[in-house]
Amino acid sequence: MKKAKVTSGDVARLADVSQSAVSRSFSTDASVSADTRAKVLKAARKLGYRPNVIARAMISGRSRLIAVLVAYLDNQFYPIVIEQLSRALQDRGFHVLLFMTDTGNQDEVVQQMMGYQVEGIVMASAALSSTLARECAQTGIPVVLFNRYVPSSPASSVTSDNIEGGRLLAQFLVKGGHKRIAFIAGSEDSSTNRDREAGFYRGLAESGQTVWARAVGNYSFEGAAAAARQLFADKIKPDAIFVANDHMAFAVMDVLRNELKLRVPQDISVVGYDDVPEAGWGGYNLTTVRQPSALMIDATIKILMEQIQRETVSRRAAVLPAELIIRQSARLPK
Amino acid sequence: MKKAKVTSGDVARLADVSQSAVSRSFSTDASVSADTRAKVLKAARKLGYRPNVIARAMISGRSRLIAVLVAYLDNQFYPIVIEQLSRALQDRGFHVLLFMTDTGNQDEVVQQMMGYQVEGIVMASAALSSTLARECAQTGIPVVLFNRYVPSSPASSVTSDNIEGGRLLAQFLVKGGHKRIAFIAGSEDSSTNRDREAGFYRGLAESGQTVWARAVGNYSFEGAAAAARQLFADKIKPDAIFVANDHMAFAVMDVLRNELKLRVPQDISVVGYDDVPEAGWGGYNLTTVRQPSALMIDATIKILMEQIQRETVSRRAAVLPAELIIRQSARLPK
DNA sequence: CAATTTCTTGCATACGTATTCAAAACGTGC
DNA sequence: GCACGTTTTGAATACGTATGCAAGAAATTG
Repeated sequence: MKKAKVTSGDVARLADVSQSAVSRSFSTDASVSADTRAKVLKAARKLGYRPNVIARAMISGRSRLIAVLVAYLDNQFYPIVIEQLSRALQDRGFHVLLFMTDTGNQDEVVQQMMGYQVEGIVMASAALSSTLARECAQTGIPVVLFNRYVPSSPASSVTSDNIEGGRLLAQFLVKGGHKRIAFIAGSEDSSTNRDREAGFYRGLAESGQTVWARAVGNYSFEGAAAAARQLFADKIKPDAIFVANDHMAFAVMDVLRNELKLRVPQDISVVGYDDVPEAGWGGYNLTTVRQPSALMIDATIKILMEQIQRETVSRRAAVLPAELIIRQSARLPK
Repeated sequence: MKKAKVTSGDVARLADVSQSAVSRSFSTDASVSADTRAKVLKAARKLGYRPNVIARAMISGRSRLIAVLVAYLDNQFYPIVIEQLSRALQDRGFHVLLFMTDTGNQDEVVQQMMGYQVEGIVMASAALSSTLARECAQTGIPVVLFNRYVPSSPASSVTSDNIEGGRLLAQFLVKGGHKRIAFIAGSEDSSTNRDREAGFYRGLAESGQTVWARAVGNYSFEGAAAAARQLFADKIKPDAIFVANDHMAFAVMDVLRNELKLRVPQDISVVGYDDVPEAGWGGYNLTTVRQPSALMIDATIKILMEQIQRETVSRRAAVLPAELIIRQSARLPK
């Protein structure tokens, strides 16, 4: 029943060459004559031979595995990143080993990654602890913090310009004539939230305004809904809200429209951040800031490939431009 | 700079035991005395040792890798499945190796999977070719077709009861008093579309109706929008549409509301299939059929684990119950 | 054609672990 | 204290490939 696994030895025997010749025929930069390679490939095809990546990793230390750590996939930003990242890596002969983590067992998970001898790590979940970052650096495994950063860490990072993005939104809302502008934060300890909030406040300050009210949604759907209710419990209501990401903004819009019976944008403006696909859907038409996911992926790949090839890790930080995407969820400047 | 990798030999030396003892200390069912294991674990902790999964896979043939093949992640159904699947596998010491494919290079991709010595394959993209399925079966690698099936294939499958789901929707629309019920198909060669359509037609037939009109959306957002426009080009318009999945239904609702200025459900009813998170959002409030993703994952895991453990593959087909989720996008029965 | 240089090739070894086998240590009952 | 069964241990080997090395083949040069 079970077909015995076919090895390079089998191919060698059929092609009447040595096992080394087979091995060399399957690596690009090896010294083999054209016709032995042809013989080998022919025999390999006949037997259905494929090099065993595991065995190859064993000897060469190259597993061609990139670990990707993610906390959740319900915010569409991450699935899209994973899809693009995976495609880009596949094109380069690498593959994505996926790890899900709820903050807490992160150390354990990173240990598991090391166990798989991954050649690189992309962290798209809460930033890893500093001890782990150091450990990875020591082992020589490049680490890229995706959409987040830790200034003191030896890990590289790729982000969009969240500060500028926040500023753009503040300017846009001010120009729209809003006077009571509120903010709903994501996770307060995340760099994205810090930067978006800081940029937003700076933008407000440049126009002589300050934030009218503030609540925390922790980047969760329910958290954002609760935050929206809280903001509207006060006597004087805000006339605009910047929600720290699109995923939360949808929840906020639902509460405003369905529970509080407010019209968006006539009664209140809402803006988000990320420009996930749903933001463009008719049900929301969300004005937001686009994170250039394709550029961010490119930067990530570049950092990983470079450090893997040069076998030396060094901290790199890529910050890519953010772009304001104007739709219908916020009043337009007159 | 680069910390040398610590091996079982290093631990053995420190703990003053043999390498075998170290190996045994890290496997559950091995014969080691309690105190040698303690000694070993202590030394391992001190050195920061972790068994090398690659080397382990080399000798034991167990890579603890499950390949997951997906075509795209913009339909939220799949990210959620991947998240749940990955979590469930992690709990069992397995990990997800992700492969993205646009139909076409599938053969190549499956070859890559074999190269990684994966212990199981979950296909959540277009069904694999019959030759590949046979090849996998021969190699003894269990294959689960997720949310799809191929009757003639030796591969196992996990689906929800798409026929019954389609029937439930037909009954619901008929009871709602609709007389001109249309259908927008997904990919016509997919088993999900075939079953949903067949069940839907059967449900209509049971009430003496037939489908009023039909168009094809190919499970894509733009395809669905085009299909909706096509259905409404005719003089007499449908009064209800069953769209073969939620992802397309959102596009259809956008076209109906924003381009055709129709109210949902007052002017026309729309129902979908899957019950992805967005279906419950206020912007759509989509009446749909829920696919029990948790149960489907459970079944997948069960099939995989059983066949991996028994080292024998056999075709299993799990069909899980579908549930009608009534929201506001379709007129209710009087 | 001889003397070099450049390419190819096969042999042997290494990668880090799991596992078989035989020997050693340990318990147990008399 | 002895014979026996049981558990624990270490030495040796195997997994499938890549690669350093030396030898052989081919190509180039004078």
